[in-house]
Amino acid sequence: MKTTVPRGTFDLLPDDALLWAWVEEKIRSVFRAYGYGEIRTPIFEHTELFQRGIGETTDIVEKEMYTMLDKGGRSITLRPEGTAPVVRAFIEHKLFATSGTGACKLFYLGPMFRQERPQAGRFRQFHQFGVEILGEEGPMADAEVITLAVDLYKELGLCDLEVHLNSLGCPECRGKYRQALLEYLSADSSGLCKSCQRRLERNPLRVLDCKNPKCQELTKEIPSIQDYICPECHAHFSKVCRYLDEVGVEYQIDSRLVRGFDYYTKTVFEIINQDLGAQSAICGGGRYDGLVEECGGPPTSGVGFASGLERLLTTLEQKGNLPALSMAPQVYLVMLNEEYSTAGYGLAAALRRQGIQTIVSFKVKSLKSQMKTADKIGAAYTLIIGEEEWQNKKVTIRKMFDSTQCQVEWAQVPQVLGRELAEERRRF
RNA sequence: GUGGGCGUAGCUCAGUUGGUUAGAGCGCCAGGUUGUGGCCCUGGAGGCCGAGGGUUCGAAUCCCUCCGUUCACCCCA
Repeated sequence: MKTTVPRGTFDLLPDDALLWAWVEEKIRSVFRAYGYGEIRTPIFEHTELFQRGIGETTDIVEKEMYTMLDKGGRSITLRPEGTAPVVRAFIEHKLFATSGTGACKLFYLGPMFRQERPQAGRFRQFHQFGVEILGEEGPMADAEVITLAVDLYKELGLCDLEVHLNSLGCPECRGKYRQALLEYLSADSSGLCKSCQRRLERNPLRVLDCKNPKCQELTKEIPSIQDYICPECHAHFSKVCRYLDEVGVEYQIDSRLVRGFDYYTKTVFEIINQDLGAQSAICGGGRYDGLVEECGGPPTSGVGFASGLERLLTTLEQKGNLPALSMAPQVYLVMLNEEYSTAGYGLAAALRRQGIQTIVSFKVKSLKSQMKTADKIGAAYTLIIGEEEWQNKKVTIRKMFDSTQCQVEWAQVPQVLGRELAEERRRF
């Protein structure tokens, strides 16, 4: 039997799980402060949802989905991204009909699945959190999700991330630009790299953000999308910029920024950490005004972003912004004879019920050995019950930090410890 | 799916032109006189050298295949 995790997945061991829980809590509290409600959708959906939503010709749908037939012969797929499921729930529960409450603002956080070759910052089961605003077409919504992302990273101590911003225009101007791009590139496509040759047919916009230096050189003088978007899209975009200026969110307009999903319209953006390696985007998003309708709902505009939790945590670690969290208990209870283990177990339970983190030594070993364990796990206090204590109905309380200790009546232990720990909290 | 790097103790890694019983540091366990952790000292446990095949008198070392892992491409968080 294989005793390893499947490729591209990993176990979160207790120390790391503490950090994950910490960052998840931060994320949730910032989202709630902005008025977004959490939504938890299933981890799998009907396959058609993603085929329709993300686009049949995208790489995700073509080759990266975990798709299987269930026992009823239905095709289901492990969700590769979060937006389509949120849109599905929005339609299913008719959240557009909750009149008088304004736009629907939702956030999610959880695992996503894509069958790709793993590399730095890329996994087969990975975690994303993100927000969606459904039912608001104005540019303030675009600005809000970008500001929200930036504020969230700031809250976590990340200030030097780059925001890249662009507009793809509405389907009309996008189509015109696509045509212009095709004409420009088809004139002399021989110098482009192999993958760009392919892109030219499937998704010409993608040629713009090819990393190959030769392609970059060849497309240097390429027409900018900014010159092709209609006055309405242009006005929308400049309003987004003005909102961001107003709240001091710095950004760079990157007319080469194109995103992979078919559903994006108008505003698109990415937030980059340059030190992350090849997968530098920790956040990506934009507007998707046609998606709800495409999925069978009423015409509803939408805008949102998704951010990768693994990449965020890597960034936080790089910048030294992770807190020092530990599983160290407040109390470690040591007993020197099996005889008092029942009573000792009761004492530990009493401490725990009082909210004092307590670990009991399961085995009776030498005092020295048990003290070593107490030290190793970082207990603040060690309680010792030995022959002498047992005879006198007392317990020794040893403070590990300064090696001071005292003996206390059995019944007094919870209060004494409670007082000590409260005092310590006050001091630090 | 394609290409490169790497697989030796729980972890990080040495291991010479192929040559006896494969090492170190850290960690772990037990001791250093009666019931006290950290520092120090002593001892101990722990390895199908990723797997399989081949070359050779002899392979951790050379060759092949597979597996795993990692980085990159494609694409994305």
